[in-house]
Amino acid sequence: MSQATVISETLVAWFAENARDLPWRRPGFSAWGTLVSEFMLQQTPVVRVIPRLEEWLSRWPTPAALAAEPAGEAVRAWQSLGYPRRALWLHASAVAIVERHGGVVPRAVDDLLALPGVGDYTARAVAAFAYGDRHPVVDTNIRRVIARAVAGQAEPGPPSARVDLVAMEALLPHDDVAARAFNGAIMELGAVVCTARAPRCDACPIAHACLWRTAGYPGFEGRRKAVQKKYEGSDRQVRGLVLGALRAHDDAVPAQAIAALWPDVEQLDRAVAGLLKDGLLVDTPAGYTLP
DNA sequence: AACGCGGGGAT
DNA sequence: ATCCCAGCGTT
Repeated sequence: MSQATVISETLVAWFAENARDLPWRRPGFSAWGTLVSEFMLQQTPVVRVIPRLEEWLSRWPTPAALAAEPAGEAVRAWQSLGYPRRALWLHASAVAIVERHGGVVPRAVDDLLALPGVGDYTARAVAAFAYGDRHPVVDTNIRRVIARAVAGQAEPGPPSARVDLVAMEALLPHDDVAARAFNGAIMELGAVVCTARAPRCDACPIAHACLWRTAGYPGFEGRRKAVQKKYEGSDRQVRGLVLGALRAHDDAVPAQAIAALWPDVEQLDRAVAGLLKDGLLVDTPAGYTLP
């Protein structure tokens, strides 16, 4: 058997026994639910997403239900999941789904990619997980597992849709059902076992096939990612402060109240201007409101 | 290719 | 204090 076959067959069998019980894996979970969950999971950890997802789907069980409300309600319901532009994009996607797809989440990757906030990962995740179609899905977990098990390196190289999709395609079983399971299985391995910080290689079902292990777990050679800027005192924090004030009030917040949120006037102005440009904030005579 | 964009939990 | 998280759009 090829290494690819060993990996796919072993992980699918492992996943059948070890998959976490997550909302989007419940039988009968809707394609809309999958789309919402994938939006929320873009850079936000699973444990923080679950409660917001349940609330969201109970309030807006269909794209049409969300599309019928102002975008600001989506931003409000997003609470502190982070990157609130995603709430705006999800609302805009709901509108587009109603207008262009009769209220049904599209199945074709190209149609999904045309939705705002849907990129290479989310489009294929929805097509694969919601509709069971055979597509290579590549997220940060999968990139890491492939880097280690297949490339024998501690960390993946810089993201490249072209390179990453080809690498995943080479592992993906040809059968639709097996391919869907494998997408979930390898992602789960990266999330639970082959983690970024302290991989649990002793508990890894494919340790015997892992080239990183064979190579003696060499350290990372490539270019390090740029160090992330500090959040405290950042423009991001100020944006979050302003948006939090808007979320806490049903009606308009006067500019004066916004001004009291942050001492650095220049930085606050920059934050407000950015929020206005992003459409997360609207300037009205009574003050600022959500869209 | 690199950057901006949130916020919280783990180490 | 730093890293990481089921990424995306813009430059």
